[in-house]
Order: sequence, then C-alpha cells, then structure tokens
Amino acid sequence: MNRLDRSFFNRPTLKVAKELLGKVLVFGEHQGIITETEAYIGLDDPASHAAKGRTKRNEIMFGEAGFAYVYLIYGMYNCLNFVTEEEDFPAAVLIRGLKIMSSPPVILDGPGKLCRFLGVTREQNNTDIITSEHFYVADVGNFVNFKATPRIGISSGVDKLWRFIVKF
DNA sequence: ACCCCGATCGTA
DNA sequence: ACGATCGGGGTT
Repeated sequence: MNRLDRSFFNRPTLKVAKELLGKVLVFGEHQGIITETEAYIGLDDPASHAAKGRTKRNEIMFGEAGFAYVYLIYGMYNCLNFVTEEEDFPAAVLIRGLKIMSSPPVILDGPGKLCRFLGVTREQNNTDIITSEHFYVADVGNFVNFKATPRIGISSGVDKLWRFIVKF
C-alpha cells in the first residue's frame, strides 16, 4: 500500500478533496474506496465550522494537516474529516461516500452512514492519519472521473461547487 | 441557566 | 415532509 503522507494533505483543500476520490480509506479491519468528498476552507467559508474563528470543537481544523476531525452532528451521527493546509489555516475535507469492495459491495452514501459502518466516533478525533497503525489513506493507483456540485446540508456558501463525487 | 440549531438519516 | 437526539456556542 502506498500510504499518503503529510505533504499530500498539506496542500490546497480543493486539490486534496478531488484527489482523495479513488483512494483507499483504511480503518482497522475495514477499507473502502472514497467516492464522495466536500471541502471546507478557511475563515471566509460561511459553511465551515471555522467560519466564526477558533473554538474548542474546531481547533483541530486550525492544526497540522493529516489529522482526523470527527464531530457529532444532529445528536446522533459522527462525521469524518481530514485536516488540510498549513497550521493556523482552518480547512478540512469531509469524507461523504465510501464503497466497501466486499462481495457484494457495500455502498455508504453519506458521512453518518460511513462512520456508523466503520465504527468511527469522536474517539478518533485528533488521530494522526499519517502515523496511525490502523487508520490511514492509501493510493492504489485508481483513476476516477468526478463531478463537482454544491455541498449538502448547508444554508450558506451554496454557490461554491465544493462537493466532489465520482462518476461511474 | 437557557435557547437555538446543525457539514444527517430513516421513515412516511 | 418530518422527527430523533444532543452538544456547541451564543446570550441572559
């Protein structure tokens, strides 16, 4: 497995979000192809948790690239992100879709479903994806086409086409 | 202490 | 179309 290093994540978030498509997410016994991502970028992105500055919850987004940002949404669901870009610039990529290559394959179309299946919870918040033994992303040479759309479930920043989804 | 609401999902 | 469910963050 050609595991992604910190320099992959320490780049412009739109590049990282697009290039994560087709990569393999490994979490313990589970692994799957990333099929859908969203970018959340900087203090000026109104849809980002970091839009109103640093807080206890979002401070991980201000940290070093290559760490997991996991938060609870709607009191029930966990969402998995990977922090991108330089320290002190808040940005992350939300992992929204995964295809588990079992037989038959399992399609996980949604950030909450994906975390529930994998068993990702807030215990994984702040995990270093670059050095963790059981939690990382690998490049297996998959090439994918994708399309860009507005992000899902947000009420501002709808003009930005920062959701990326593989085309079959 | 209180209130509003959210990067969702399953059911109707 | 709507309810579940609860913590984050702002306000009193």
